Amino acid sequence: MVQYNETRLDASFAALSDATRRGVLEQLSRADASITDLAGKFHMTLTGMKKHVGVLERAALVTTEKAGRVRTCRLGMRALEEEAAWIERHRQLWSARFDALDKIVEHLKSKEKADARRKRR
Amino acid sequence: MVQYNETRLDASFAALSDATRRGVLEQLSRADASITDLAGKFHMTLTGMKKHVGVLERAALVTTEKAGRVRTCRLGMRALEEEAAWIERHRQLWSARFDALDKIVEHLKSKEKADARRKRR
DNA sequence: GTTATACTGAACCATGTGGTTCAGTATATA
DNA sequence: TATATACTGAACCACATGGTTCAGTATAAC
Repeated sequence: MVQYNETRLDASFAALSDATRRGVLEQLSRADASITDLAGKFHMTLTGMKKHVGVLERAALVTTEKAGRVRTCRLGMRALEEEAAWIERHRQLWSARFDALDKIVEHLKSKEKADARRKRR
Repeated sequence: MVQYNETRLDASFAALSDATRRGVLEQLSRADASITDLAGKFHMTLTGMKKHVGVLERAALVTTEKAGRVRTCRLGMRALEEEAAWIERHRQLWSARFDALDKIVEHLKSKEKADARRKRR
């Protein structure tokens, strides 16, 4: 049985629910960046960007390290795996359900046809 | 180029960031349910559950229909597809990045060995 | 027609979010 | 040593969230 860390899922889906943060992840997938870099790219104050990075960090999607006065942000290892697993599992439940529905519809249709045939006789 | 509906992603990741709501989706993947059913199963007032269902509905993860006095909730069609696509794409960017890193490390390692060999001579 | 059921909406509460400004501290650079 | 850079933290703002209670309305059951 698959077991999820519910609080981590909470944190990471919440982190992904903001377009700026998704942009930051995209950016970091190209290259590491400082807070200043990111703040510039997303037209935001340093403080504002620091908060976003904090959210991503708490969700373990990003790690940071400070060297001298600059804090470098990079993607977290193993990121998005649990999230992808959750979504994939539920996509499967989803489609199983819709397949079942299809079968019922199919069944009703064929019964309908049979009834029509019976009536014609 | 893949194009995402950013505001829908916002809404659906936010909807997924709550364990109760993820539970509701799981429940609905087994069978349709009324607000009362769900409220009972998650030990919550009707009003509270109504709000959660509202969030899921606004994210188009769930649809509802009222017949008489009971509102039946069911999974939305096409749900989670865009979300899965976003996550998968970024998992790929992620691993591409880590692969690149691996190559660099590999390169450094082989250079180290070469240096060591040169020194020994 | 009365009563029970199922939902709905408004209002409230504490806490979190996305952003800001302002006033720092720490580290480079000239 | 003086100055510029890079970040940090506190405090504030308006608004959203996750929950409640209370007072309704609409529909079903007796």
